[in-house]
Amino acid sequence: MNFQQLRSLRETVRRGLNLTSAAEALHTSQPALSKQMRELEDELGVTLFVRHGKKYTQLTEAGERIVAIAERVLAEADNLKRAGADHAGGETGTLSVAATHTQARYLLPKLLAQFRIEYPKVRLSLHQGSPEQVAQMVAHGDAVFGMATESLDRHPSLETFAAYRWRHCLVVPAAHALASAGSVGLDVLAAHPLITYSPEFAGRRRLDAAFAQRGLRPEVVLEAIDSDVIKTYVALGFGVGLIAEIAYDPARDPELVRVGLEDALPENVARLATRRGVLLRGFEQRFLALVTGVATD
Amino acid sequence: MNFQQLRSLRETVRRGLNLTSAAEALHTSQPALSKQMRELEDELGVTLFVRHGKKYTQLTEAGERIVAIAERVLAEADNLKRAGADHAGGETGTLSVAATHTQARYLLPKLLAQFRIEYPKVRLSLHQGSPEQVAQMVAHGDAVFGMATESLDRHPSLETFAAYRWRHCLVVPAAHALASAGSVGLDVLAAHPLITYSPEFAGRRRLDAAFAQRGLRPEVVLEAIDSDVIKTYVALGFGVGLIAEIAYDPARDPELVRVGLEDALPENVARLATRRGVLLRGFEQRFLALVTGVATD
DNA sequence: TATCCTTACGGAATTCGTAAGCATG
DNA sequence: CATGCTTACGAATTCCGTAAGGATA
Repeated sequence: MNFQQLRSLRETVRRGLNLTSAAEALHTSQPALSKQMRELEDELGVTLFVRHGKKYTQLTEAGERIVAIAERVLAEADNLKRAGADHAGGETGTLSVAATHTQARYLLPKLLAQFRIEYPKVRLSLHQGSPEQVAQMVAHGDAVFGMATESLDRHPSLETFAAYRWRHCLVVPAAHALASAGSVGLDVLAAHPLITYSPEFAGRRRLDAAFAQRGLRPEVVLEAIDSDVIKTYVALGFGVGLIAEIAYDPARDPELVRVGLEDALPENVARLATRRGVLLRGFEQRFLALVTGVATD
Repeated sequence: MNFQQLRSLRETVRRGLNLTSAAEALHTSQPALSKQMRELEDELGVTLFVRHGKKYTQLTEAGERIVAIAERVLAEADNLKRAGADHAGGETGTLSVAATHTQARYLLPKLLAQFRIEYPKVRLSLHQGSPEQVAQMVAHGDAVFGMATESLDRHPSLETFAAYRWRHCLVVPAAHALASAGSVGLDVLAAHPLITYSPEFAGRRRLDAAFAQRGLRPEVVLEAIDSDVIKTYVALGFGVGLIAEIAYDPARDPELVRVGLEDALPENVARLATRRGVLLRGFEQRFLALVTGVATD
């Protein structure tokens, strides 16, 4: 048994039991993988895959169990490398963060600026995606940290920390009828075409729930994953926007006006996630402390 | 990085950083180990050992950390094999138990007899040693289960379960002056030469404490690790014996008489231990249930 | 001088990629 | 017949054991 076999097994499972695809991902040949899987089965004395003809159709019960343990072996092996790197070059390396657009664009810059002062030699790697993709990236070890408002705490393999609390805010074009209103209720808002986040993003579900609770069914004319896109279309007059507070800046967004809301929209919590059991290097611990607002020293 | 390197590292540490000794234990050559350690250091980018000249004198700080993780990698790798074996031959394999003499001789027989009825094809491997050795064997993975009254719950890497509670009892030769006494106090007992377990065994510490609490200092003329040895010398008239209740059987020990004690001796708890995180095969879970008296089904 | 780690080198075993075979839908 | 796993085989790599070297107490 060796690590390569376990990596191959893991990748094969991740690729839906497609050896050819897994072989590509691992930069090796497909017959090599085929042999490794067979040898692993021989060594463990267990059939890992249900085969229909020569295709792998699903994992056997034993296979499911083995894969789960193999993941742990590989995770700990990764920790070995991380521990080595931490001692070898204490303050060098790469901080790898996966985040949704809003986090990457509005929250992370000031945190990363601070981080950069403390660790100028650490390179930053920022992966962007949907909350679900962020969760996957962290769970797979493609990123050490994940940041999003959604999805993260639904993954049992992730450990999450509250990063900051935020609410949605209403923005309208400067020339809009609502621009001069001191504040509006949700019922008034529901009468206007709405532009906000896609359902899987940034607390959208809670937003819908808040309207539904009052029996309102706003017309969402445009959904986007990206606060900047939303603001652009709001400015163009497509509708009124509901975006994360942090994404509105009067100075940067002169064509938009923020309007107060009479009914409080539900609070959202952006969370930082790591994979359970992952060993955090020194600078990674510091980043976690920065994001969660906890002092390290 | 491969498993062999990690096994070599673990064994080197266990052997007090003596490569030559570790090489023997692993049935390989010493230069092979030397190379593996150096290559592991190269790959992790870290010095694992403090070297004085060419000898390894201690682990570096990084080394300590790496070794701890390597142990986890190897433990999970072992779980892989165990999971495989469990599915491959569900009710075959080896039940590996380390125990002190008293457990092996008096408690385990009836449990193993029951176990054997349920799993006739499982082979039994019984390792005997001092409580400390039992703990080591389990911690090192040389045995899956450990059973003893002492030591086990002082090891953080072990998980322990109460197996049964017992007290010491007093046995004397049939012709002894105390043989006809209905029961005796500790003060009377302390006036006689005593034969009992060695300090590291079978609740001996609590026994001493019980005497000390009453200001008594009995003369222990013979210490043994083994109830049968104690009984033999008691029968020969060397002194009176304090042994585990379970080790006295009037039918088997006709030359001995059990005498009641007026003062209750402290209760001891024999514990069953497994290494934390170890995957228990089906029959091992059943054994655990048998020993702890919990039903499985 | 005895112990113990390191280096060097030749042979054995493992691993990989290419090419060809074969089963399913 | 397109996709996808298996088998076969030669080449490259890796790994190991023996032998010799060097450092410490």
